[in-house]
Amino acid sequence: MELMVPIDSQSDCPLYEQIYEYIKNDIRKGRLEAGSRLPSTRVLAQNLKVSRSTSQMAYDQLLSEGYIEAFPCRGYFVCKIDELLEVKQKETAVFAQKKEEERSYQVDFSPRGIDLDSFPFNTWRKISRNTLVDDNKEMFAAGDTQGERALRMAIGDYLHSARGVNCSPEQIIIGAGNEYLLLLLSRLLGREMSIAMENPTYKQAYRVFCGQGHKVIPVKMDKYGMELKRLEASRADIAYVMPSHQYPTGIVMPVARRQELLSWAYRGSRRYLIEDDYDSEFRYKGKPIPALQGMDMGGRVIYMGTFSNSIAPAIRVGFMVLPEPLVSLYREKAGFFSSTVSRIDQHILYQFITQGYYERHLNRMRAIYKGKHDALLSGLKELEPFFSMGGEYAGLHVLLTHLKGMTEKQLVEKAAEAGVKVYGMSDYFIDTKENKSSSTVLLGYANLSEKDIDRGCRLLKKAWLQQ
Amino acid sequence: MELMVPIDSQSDCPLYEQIYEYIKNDIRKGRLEAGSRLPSTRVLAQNLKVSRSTSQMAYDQLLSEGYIEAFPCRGYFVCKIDELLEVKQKETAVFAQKKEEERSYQVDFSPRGIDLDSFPFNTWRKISRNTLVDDNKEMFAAGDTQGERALRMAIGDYLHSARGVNCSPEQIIIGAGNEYLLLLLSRLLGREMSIAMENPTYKQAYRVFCGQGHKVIPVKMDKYGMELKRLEASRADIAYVMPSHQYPTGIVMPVARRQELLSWAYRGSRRYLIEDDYDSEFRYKGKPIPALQGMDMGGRVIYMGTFSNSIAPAIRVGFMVLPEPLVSLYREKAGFFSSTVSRIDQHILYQFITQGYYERHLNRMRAIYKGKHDALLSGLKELEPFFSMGGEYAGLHVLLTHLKGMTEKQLVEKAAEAGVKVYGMSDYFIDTKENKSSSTVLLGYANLSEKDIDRGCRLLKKAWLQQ
DNA sequence: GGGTATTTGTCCGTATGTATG
DNA sequence: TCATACATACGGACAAATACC
Repeated sequence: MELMVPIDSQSDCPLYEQIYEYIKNDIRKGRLEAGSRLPSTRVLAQNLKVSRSTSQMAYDQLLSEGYIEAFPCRGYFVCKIDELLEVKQKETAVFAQKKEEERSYQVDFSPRGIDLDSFPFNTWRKISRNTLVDDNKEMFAAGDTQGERALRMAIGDYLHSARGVNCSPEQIIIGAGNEYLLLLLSRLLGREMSIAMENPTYKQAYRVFCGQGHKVIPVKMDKYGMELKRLEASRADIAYVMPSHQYPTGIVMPVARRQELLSWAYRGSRRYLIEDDYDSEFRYKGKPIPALQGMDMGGRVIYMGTFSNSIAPAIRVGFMVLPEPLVSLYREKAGFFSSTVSRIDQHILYQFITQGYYERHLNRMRAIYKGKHDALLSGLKELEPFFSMGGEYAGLHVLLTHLKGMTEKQLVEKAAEAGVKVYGMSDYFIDTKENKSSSTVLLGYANLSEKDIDRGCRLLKKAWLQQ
Repeated sequence: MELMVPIDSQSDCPLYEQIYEYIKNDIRKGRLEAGSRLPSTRVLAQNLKVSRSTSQMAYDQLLSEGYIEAFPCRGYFVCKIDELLEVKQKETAVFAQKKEEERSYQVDFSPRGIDLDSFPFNTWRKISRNTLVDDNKEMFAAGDTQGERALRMAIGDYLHSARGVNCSPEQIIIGAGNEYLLLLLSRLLGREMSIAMENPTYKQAYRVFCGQGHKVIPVKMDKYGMELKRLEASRADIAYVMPSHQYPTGIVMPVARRQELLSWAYRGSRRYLIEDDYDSEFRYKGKPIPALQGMDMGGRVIYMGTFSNSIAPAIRVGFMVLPEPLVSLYREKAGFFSSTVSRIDQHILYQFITQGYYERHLNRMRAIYKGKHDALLSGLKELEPFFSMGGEYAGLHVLLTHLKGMTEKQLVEKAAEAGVKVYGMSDYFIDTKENKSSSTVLLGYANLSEKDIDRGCRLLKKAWLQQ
């Protein structure tokens, strides 16, 4: 315990008394916990640049008043004071109250959850240990601002083979999560741009753009994704799209529409497409479509990806692939930003990928999610006459739309009464006009066991069908 | 190896040929490394949703043309192709060239370096292992956006006792480095503010502010730090200051000036002080002064700190303490941002602090840096008649100003000729008028052994005194 | 796991400035 | 004017407990 006592040597008050008063207050206000050790007289004296006997006198005073105890050869320790206990209890009461507010659900179909039970802990631990074991001092020094080159190469290789992305490691920028990367990107694109977004869309990205002062224009989608006429009409320079699996609608943009998007981008010199390749790792039906980035021959696509869904949310690593013209702009405008991901973590991830664990993990998760996905679909079969289903070919959630006029709010409320949490689509609209008419809810299944999925479906049937 | 082949079933080109062409190109361009295994015909067929015989035909073609080899029961493997070696060599040549550009120095007095040899690897490794060992699935789920509460409490306790900062954990925001936190902060303060900065100053912060569209106004310092008349005249709303140890000048702002700064802040309703408590951990002379934040009774100081210097740059953890009024603004405007620091890393750091290792480490580093500091000062003693020294009471570097008219450029150049790298002060000025007249250089010593410091000093003496 | 270096409270001698008689 | 007492501040010596390798 180091102590920062503000000492005024000009003051009339003796030094030892200033120290004594400060520590006494800290103890009384609970800032110094009972039982914690104070710095030794020597250390305190050295820190505060006073004589040892000064600190000694301060301690003697505290000792005689019972604030602290002395143990020879061990140190001075703070005593328990009754009055402070009351304050502490008040604080914990506030905390308990906060937790109480949350409703308890039997089954939570959160679309954000991911299956953590299947996380390869042992592998991660092993790699982590090995990374630190060769006392690799390099690991603790400042690294590449763009991210470790080796990791960028590994990501580039993966993106190429799995997603058809074409890029060199120099185009890849690694950062702590997609939100941060969007912040960075928004600095590159210029101030106060017009950005077209699908509606509904990924709200976090919307918030980032708004907060950076950009003008966000919601663009309606048809069943193939963002409508081009509306995009053209929006007069936006930048379009943020999720072609592989639109969030939250689950729409997969077909090749034809992608080509149209690209030619839209080519028609303006300042136009860019931001491709958020959300949830592309998991699809259950239909042919895989390579990333938009791989189809782009004009350097207009910014590709964004993350390991949050495919590995774990706590692994805060995302990446973006900049087209060539933006790379030099990045160097100039944001190249000085230190990497936001710990070098050690980058190394662990690098090993995880290059040793083949990532792919194995993905394959395993695909099988697991497929199982849950099928369980959910069969569980919801009986709802068919009343609901239409959407987005069931990919990702980690499906959409249910009530066909007989029940509103989203009613659906969520009825489900909640039955102990099931489902999520309204309206949260994802960025245009307030739309969200009132919604009668669609999202059901995520990643974080649930097949058993829970079944149970949830049964409860939902009761809640929504019996009237 | 997963392969993403863009397949067009409408095309005249047979499917197997599309696959064959794609893989062939990948091999020729080196995107598929020699020796790497291709997915089996079954897996490929499943991935691409084509028949197995289609993938089989594609592979047969590649096989017959010598691009791949088949090993029964093991798989298909990419052959070595000579032409691609050339491309690879070119790439590595570019890399080598880059490194060549750097002049090789015998001694590098970098002001950014820190001593990594003394990093407690064993402890870090142990904590890291323990964090992962109890298969704590929680650790891999998404955590608190502000940072883990436990860590925030630990940081709050430390800041209070060591720096005199008064705050609750709710005021602390943890993020991946100070630059990121400044980005976040700049969103809270409003668009296009006027920010006063000391001149010279920490260039990274300057760049962040400029990039966010703020107007940065350089304010001159006297020997006590930022001059208040000039600050007042600047009409800025926000002042970014480093009172504990101004970078790079090393000026320690006395209490009187701090009070003046605070009352400046109180005189305007929108005024804020950003206190970057840079290098506050290390000081060698004079009484410690508590952080500005601890003196602030009006909620106008934003305190910023980092573990980059005190632990290791690769540990990308920084924090800021917001005054109460900004906390609610943060919740509203930036609360949705996920934490940029991995939860696991936060837990490791939490253990490191609460188990007392952080303090022990700091004490140890203080002693080590004191030794290096003294070695440098005694090594530079003979330069005294020609140079004045600055900033030698704190931090990890000192300033040398030539008194007989040698310019900074000459000093750097002469030193470089002798194999010693020193750093010109002009890099830190944000006002271009100032930096021409500089005859001051920075000498950092954190990353050097005492032996190297001695050697560097001897070389500098030769370089600068003999003429 | 065992031995050494460091840290610790305690005790003690000293120096300085001020008030008192 | 001088002697004394007291409060404050400084630093060394010692044995035991602890930390570190």
